[in-house]
Amino acid sequence: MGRAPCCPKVGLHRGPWSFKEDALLTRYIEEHGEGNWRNLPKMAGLLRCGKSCRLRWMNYLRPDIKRGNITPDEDDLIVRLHSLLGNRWSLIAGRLPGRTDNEIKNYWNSHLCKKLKNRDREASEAGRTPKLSPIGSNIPSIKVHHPKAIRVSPYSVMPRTESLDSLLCTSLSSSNQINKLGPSNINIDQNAVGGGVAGGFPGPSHGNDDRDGVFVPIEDWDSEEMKTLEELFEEYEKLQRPVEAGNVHQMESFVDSFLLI
DNA sequence: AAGATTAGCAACCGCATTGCA
DNA sequence: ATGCAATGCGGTTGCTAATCT
Repeated sequence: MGRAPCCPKVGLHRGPWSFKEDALLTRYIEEHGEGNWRNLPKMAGLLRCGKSCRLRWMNYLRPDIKRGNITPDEDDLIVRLHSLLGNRWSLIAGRLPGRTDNEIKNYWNSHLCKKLKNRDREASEAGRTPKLSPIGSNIPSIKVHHPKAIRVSPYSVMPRTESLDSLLCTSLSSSNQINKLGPSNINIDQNAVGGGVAGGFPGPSHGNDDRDGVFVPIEDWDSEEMKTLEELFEEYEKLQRPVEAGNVHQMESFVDSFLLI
């Protein structure tokens, strides 16, 4: 016996959304807000599965969404975050305002993956080991890890710091989590996070696989790993500030840091 | 010009997690 | 404490357009 489907699919539309369906969904959500996805299609007059409505709204119709034209900076950040976080697309997307996990995942699979493979290949042909080591920082060459996908709360996986807070605000601003928690309530109990389901993080260098329920509590994180992540966010934050004359070189170094050393 | 192949991306699916009764 | 519905996530599929042969 398999799991029951999220809804009876009989008689429901599938495949690409029409302009009319988009309009119906947008209008309904503008009037009634997000949520109650299961009943939403019925209420909005849509012959779609609730899940499908949610996906459409989250990935394409939401007003705060940027689409296409991923900038070199965003591109760089995706590569760096991916090497630190693995395939945690929603976490990565949370650091890129206006971008969705689906877009980043697709972008990674179609562009970046290929780009990095080519780089690896070129490097091995040249007899060198590829490294992702930002110039001007002491970040060691980054280990790529591919943990099994797990659901993590963005506000519970990393210790709180000032720069992290600002990033959290960005990542939560478009979700209803911010409403539930309130920005001032986002606080992490360093002593408590280790025991909860999402309170730890499959450690990058600890044979990560959550199937045994083995999580590495944050307090057990390698301090270098923690520092690396923090430094990366700070570095990106700096780059997000208006590029002043003197900043141009910094920006170039950031980009250059992806070139093989 | 036509068929084959590849690239890009929207959408679907199954499972995990959360929240509530 | 438990069960269930709702929601969120990442992996995968499948369609379309672009490019190649």
